[in-house]
Amino acid sequence: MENVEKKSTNFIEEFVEADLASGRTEKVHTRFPPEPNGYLHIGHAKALCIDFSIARKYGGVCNLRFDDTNPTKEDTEFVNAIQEDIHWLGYDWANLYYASDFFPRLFDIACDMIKRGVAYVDDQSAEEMRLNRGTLTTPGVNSPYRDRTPEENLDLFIRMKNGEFPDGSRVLRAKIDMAAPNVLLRDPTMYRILRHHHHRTGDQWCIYPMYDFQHPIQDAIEGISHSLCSLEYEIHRPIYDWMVEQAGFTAHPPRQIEFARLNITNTIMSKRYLRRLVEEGYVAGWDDPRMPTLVAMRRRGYPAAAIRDFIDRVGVAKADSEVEGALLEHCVRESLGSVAPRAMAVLDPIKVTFRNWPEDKVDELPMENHPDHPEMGVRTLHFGKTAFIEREDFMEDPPKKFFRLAPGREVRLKGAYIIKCEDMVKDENGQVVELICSVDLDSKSGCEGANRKVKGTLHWLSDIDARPIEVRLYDSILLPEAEGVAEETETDEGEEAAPVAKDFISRLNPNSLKVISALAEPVICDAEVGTTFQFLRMGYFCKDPDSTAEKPVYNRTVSLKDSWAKEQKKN
RNA sequence: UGCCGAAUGGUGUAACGGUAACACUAACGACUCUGACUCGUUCAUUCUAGGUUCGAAUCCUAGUUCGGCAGCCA
Repeated sequence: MENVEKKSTNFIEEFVEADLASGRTEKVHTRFPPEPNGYLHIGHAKALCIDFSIARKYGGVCNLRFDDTNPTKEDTEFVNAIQEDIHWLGYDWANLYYASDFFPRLFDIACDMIKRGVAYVDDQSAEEMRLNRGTLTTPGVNSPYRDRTPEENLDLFIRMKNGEFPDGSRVLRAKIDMAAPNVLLRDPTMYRILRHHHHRTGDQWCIYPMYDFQHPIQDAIEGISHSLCSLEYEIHRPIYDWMVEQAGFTAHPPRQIEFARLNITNTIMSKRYLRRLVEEGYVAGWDDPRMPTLVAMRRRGYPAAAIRDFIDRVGVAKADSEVEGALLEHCVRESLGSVAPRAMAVLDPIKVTFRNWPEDKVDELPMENHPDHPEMGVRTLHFGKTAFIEREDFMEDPPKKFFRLAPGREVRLKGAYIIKCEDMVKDENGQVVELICSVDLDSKSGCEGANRKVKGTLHWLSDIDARPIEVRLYDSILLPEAEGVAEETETDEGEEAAPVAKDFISRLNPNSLKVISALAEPVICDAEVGTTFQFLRMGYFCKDPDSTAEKPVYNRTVSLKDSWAKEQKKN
């Protein structure tokens, strides 16, 4: 059998295959339906990848549709950003639609439903409606306006549309069942009166359709075969099916399938919370590299392929779950590992002087750009009388398994020579400020004498090549739950729970951003914005748009795995 | 106390009645001019209790636990 799928089919694909087999579905047609009221985050990426990949897998297509039915929250800024993010992730839509394009059609369908007696205009206030809806355990009661004639309803609805009534004074409701055990079925609202400038239709409309009416019907209009969404819409499915049927789309009705949304440890994806981080200045903006938004991840240097791979590995299921952030980091490292050129930067430099190196002698050393890809070529670095190494690569009094530099010990400087620490210079506080080393002149990389083994190899930079850069080191923006402030205290029954975001603010990691001055070699400084390097032994770093010619800025995309650091933590 | 869902290792998914697989994490070891990469090894009787069956993670029954639902948000 050719074309054997490596991954097993998930439960959504099983539905799709069954629908294809039964003839319910002729052609697979999905849609990604964001509301343009914020930036896309990694959670959206899951939905998006599923929508597009299912369509692709079964030879169908996927639409992008903006569910812009609530003008109070939406903006063109988000419409544009969302399109950019989707393209960046590597997807393209078959059709671009806006719910607002369909307002006239939706209105007509609502009128039809009124005429057929399955929708009515309700004059109750929001408060009255709430009261009459009943509770989770008690049935609701019918609205006094529920039995208006279709003629009266139609007249009222048209007048609603024409702006004869004030905001909130009336709604159009579906006539389903006020005693339904599923409270959402107790005559859901289809239209509300709302005077607010819409980013696309301007002030043309003063009534706007609700999700429960608009979404299923628009799916049907677009010819969507499978409407994939997250678990919280599960209880809406009866309404979904009801609407599709009442609107007369009975030939090949779309099927709504729900899956669990993505959760990642120490990562909050709620828009309310993200907006708070931005608006209250906890981060620099939606694209602050600490944010879980796609713009932020892009800026931080996460490759789109890594995100796609991550989503793929996370899988699809109906059970709520929380994925470890380590998996995302693994995907990022894996995708960067074979393609990112290597270069050297010293983040916390300490000066090294080579005692036996001739004052004016400068060696030109070829340095490989990638150990596994010789075709990526070499660049030249210089080796002279003084250099810098990482401060943490030297210890005056090293513990047992430390095989870096220490008094009397030898290490290799990557691509250069083996050096030995002979002495050190301290300041008045006893801090080591300079190391005096000797160079084994026969140990130059590639030479005969280079064959002897030393335990450690360090990255380094000669004072000739070292140039200043700014480096931004990121850590999780949220502390692990255990380290955060205690859970909210128990409140008496009936009290409102504290707003979600409040608790998360107390878990903010004060050290999520560390800005440091570092030294880097010229290729790093001269690279274009967006270029990613592996700073040898330090991690992957991506050049930030904040860079200037004088001051390159690099974001640490992700660190390298570090078994030495782990070793130390144990002690 | 209503309705709708979901429960498989530390984490996420798989196994579609035939004896628990893959990935991440972790631990240990090998290799290494990146303590990276790579390569080995190790880590679960599938929420509980009954039942059906030659055989159950899969089917049935009863529990338990967790999540969602009472916007004129999506």
